[in-house]
Amino acid sequence: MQENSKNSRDSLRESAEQFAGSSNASPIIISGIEAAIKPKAVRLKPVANHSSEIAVKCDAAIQAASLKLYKESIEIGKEKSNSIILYRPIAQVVPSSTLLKKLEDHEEHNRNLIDVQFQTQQLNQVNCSQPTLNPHQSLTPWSNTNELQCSSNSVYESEKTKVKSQHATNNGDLYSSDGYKWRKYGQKQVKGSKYPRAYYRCTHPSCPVKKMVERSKDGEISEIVYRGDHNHSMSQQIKQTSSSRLREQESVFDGNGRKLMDDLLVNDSLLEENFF
DNA sequence: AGCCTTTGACCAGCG
DNA sequence: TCGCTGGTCAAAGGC
Repeated sequence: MQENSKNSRDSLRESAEQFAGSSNASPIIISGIEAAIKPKAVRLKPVANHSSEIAVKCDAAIQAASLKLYKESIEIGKEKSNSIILYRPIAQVVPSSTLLKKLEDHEEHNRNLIDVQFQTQQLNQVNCSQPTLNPHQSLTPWSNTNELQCSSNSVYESEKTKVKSQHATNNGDLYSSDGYKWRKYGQKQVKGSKYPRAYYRCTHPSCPVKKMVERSKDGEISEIVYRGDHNHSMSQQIKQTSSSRLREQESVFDGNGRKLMDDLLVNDSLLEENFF
């Protein structure tokens, strides 16, 4: 079990290093806060509203910055940082506002370089950071992160998932936002974490999925980590509950579970597309 | 009776 | 080898 987790981490790390190593992007250092993003999220497309040349230039800068940040995520734990980086190299989500600010700062710096290469008039017409503000474009990992956090507090990875939500309202108990039923099997105060971490496993027989939830004193979830994939549907799980609890669970499920699950499914596809 | 949470103990990995 | 740490187990008690 723990070995599986370790293997997952190792494989992710290998993939990340391979990806980073294959990149020809020159390192770009963003002053101040450093953040980390999964590499696949930096697959960027040219922006329709901009000239293709400008768009490519901007995307290349974003991609290079993303790669730089992701490489640094690999080094997490080896170096000290005063940023809000999550101290795990699996999936790291940084508040979109921070990232947007970073991007703007970076673009400000980059704009000076572009000035040398492009006509000043062109630069006055193009704001490189603008694409990240368009909610309909999945141009950057930051925009995706923003979407994910807005739509749901749960984000899946195939092997292991990490969610960082600063103001989650759904709890991690019996029927959480994902609609599955969980049983708590442990709790521990983890070093480096403000709040105790609770360990849950899916109550469905033979379902290997577990999740870890860190919750603040006021009950708000500060972090959720999913591990594994459900080998059953939610409906199957509902059917398996006892009749006495079924009524209670169905009421919860009918109330918010469906909506939240729909959001989750959207997030699943988003992550598969952008992170892996 | 069945299922849940709580919580201290235990185990394995790692430096 | 040893201590630290994260993850899990399992007994006890509650609903």
